Amino acid sequence: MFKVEKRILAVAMKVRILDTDYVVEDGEVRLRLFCKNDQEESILCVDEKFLPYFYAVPEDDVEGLKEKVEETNFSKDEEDLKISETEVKELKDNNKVIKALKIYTNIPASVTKLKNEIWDLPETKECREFDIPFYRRYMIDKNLRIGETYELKGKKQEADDFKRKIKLESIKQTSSQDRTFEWDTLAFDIEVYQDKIIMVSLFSENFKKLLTIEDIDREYSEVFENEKELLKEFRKVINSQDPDIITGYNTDEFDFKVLRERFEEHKISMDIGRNGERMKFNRRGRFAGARVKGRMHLDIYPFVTHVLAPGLESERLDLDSVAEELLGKRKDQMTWEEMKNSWKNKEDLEKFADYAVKDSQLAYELGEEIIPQIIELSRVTGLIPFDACRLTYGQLTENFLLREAHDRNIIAQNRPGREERSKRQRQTAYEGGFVYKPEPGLYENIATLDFRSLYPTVMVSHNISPETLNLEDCDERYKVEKLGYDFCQDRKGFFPELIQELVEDRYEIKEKMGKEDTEIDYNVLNSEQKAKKILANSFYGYLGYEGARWYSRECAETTTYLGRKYIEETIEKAEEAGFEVTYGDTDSLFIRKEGMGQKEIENFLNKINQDLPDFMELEFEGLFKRGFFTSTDSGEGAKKKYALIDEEGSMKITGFEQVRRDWSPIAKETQKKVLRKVLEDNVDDAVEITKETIEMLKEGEVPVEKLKIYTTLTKKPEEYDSTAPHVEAAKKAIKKGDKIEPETTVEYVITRKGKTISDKAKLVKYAEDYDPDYYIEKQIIPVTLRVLKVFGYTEGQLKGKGRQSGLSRFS
DNA sequence: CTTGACCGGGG
DNA sequence: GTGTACGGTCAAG
Repeated sequence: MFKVEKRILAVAMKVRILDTDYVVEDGEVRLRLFCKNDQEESILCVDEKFLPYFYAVPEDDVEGLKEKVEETNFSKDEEDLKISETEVKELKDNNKVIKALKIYTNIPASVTKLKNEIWDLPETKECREFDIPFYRRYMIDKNLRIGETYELKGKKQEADDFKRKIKLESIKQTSSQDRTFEWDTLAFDIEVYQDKIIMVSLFSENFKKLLTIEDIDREYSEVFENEKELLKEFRKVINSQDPDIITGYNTDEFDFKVLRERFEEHKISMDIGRNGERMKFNRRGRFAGARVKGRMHLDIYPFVTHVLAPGLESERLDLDSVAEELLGKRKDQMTWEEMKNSWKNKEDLEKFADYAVKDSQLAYELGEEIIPQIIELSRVTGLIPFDACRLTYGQLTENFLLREAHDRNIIAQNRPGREERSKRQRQTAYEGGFVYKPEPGLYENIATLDFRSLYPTVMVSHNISPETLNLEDCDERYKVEKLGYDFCQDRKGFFPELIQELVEDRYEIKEKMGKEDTEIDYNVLNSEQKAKKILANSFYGYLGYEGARWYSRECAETTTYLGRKYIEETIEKAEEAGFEVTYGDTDSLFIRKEGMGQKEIENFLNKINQDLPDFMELEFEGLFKRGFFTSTDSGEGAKKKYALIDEEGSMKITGFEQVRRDWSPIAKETQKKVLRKVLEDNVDDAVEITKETIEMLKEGEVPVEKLKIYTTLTKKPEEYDSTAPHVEAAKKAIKKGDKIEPETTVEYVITRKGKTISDKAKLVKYAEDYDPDYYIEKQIIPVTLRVLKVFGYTEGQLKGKGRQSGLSRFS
């Protein structure tokens, strides 16, 4: 006989998590996991059993503290602070084992208050781990990660906020991990005119739409009566498309901010969360992240600035530049002026619409490249992707450390207060990397070598870690005489252990990548190895970062000291082997020799690597046909400013002005052309190009686009204390009746009229002429002379052929 | 040389 | 939100 139950309550399923948060209901905390099951259904899973806690470290007697805490009734502002439970724990603290009292309370908000009360007790030495956000605490303690699959058991609950809701009983990782699944991703972008939203473009794998309020002849465009109707449709699209990931470029600081304003203005609520919740901003210091519950809103821009920027060539981090570098694709070229005119005059709206759609498409494609990296970084650090894409290097590292510390039964250090931070900041800087000063000039046939992950490998090789430093009790020490520090070698330190694991994992992954043939696996693995590289490289910086819990100036100082030692020794050995060293910086050196070939370089590398500690390695980076090194004003070799060219003619330029936005295009272009000519061993042509450019400037033949310099005004022009060209240019435009709001990018030109540079600065549209002298003296001469003075050229020679100055008017 | 103001991305 | 967290450049002092 079958026994049929009316309702089956118990459920078990395989899920992946995509977002977590908590709510407080009836004075009790409920941790929520937003999941998807293997049927791609959204599930809300609620854990009512996990309690917030922190630690109190006793002055001496932990049992005494326990008794005191248990018998006291704590309260703050007439609010009872409940202690749910206490427990004595043995934990590793630095190189010791201590006893600490683990104190549980009922709701997260009580932790801060209770911590203050308990820290005030005479029996308490200090409190620890009281500032870890509750959802992160949960993820750490339960060892949960986004991007992995879990087996969960629980009971089905009826709920009006979520279709499938489960009261959690247990959750554990599934024995086999499936990492080939994809998240539904939707990119969007808004266009604004006079503070109102005129277009919203949305793009995903199988969806492409432009919501707008003008009739535009495009099949993907849909027209609405007004902004309010458009916004309602935006909300509808998000909810019907129901994406796991919402992405875009600078959506925290722009799109979602504007959207919130406009939704408020029309008194409609932006409920686009999976449980019907509204979009809310999570403030974190200087920035606010737009949080959409149950989905991952991943803004690409902060991740680019915090994590990817150091590895990018481009100095500018706008969508156009980043997409060009990472995807080889650019935005449609349309200026802000053109967009405004198009909308104002209702001309070429199709072009504007195409531009808008292309923007969200580009954000989507950039997301395809970057989001896997964010997800993997989230998986490795154990943070939710929402955090992983917004936190800085130091914070990412710290969250990784918190999790790894927890796994090793290590109690976390406290974050430094204001006082401590500024004290750390005031300490005199320690010496950084070694830079070998080049002899200015042009060189043929240069090989570049570098130490693979110099600082991480130095830390592993010498067991550099805060808890191995200057121990009283230690058998074998690595002594750094010069600095007066020693590092215990008896057992592996916390930091070296983590670095070694990450580096070795990376090798393994890279090996696997060579074997795997499905594209998805390759991409996941590639993202994972990138994430591990990012982390492994972050520890040195972290140890010297004043906001770090595990701050250790001594460790950071020793790491750079040993880095210098190794590079200097290598330079010496290169010279002994008959190479000429032309340049070196921190972890790299440039060497050359008459008739030098691949083989000879390899032999040298092998010799060096034999003498290096196990974990360290000097690698071949590239062979260049020529290299150019410039000089400082005093004629000595300049550090960190050089250009290389390879056999194929591709240039690698470091440190020169040509990448920076505050130089006019004409100056940047000319410098690049001059560098190329020099690297082609054609200094005469380089000089000729300079002279020609100067002539063109004098004759007024240079178009305004090549002369404009741009900067963004972040406040109203009159609110600035200091004078700066872009501010003055804006002020003049206001006098002419222009309305210039904060946040506008001003494009200005230096004109003839006026005394100072600021006097002369005018907005492009009001500039009737330009000051050839300024562009020659302050732009062209400095950037070209930076290169050509090495060959004995002077300012006078470059200005040469003194012809009469023309009118320099824009025709 | 040190200090303080300013900017970034988006339209 | 178990909050209140950047980093680099440039002109002025």
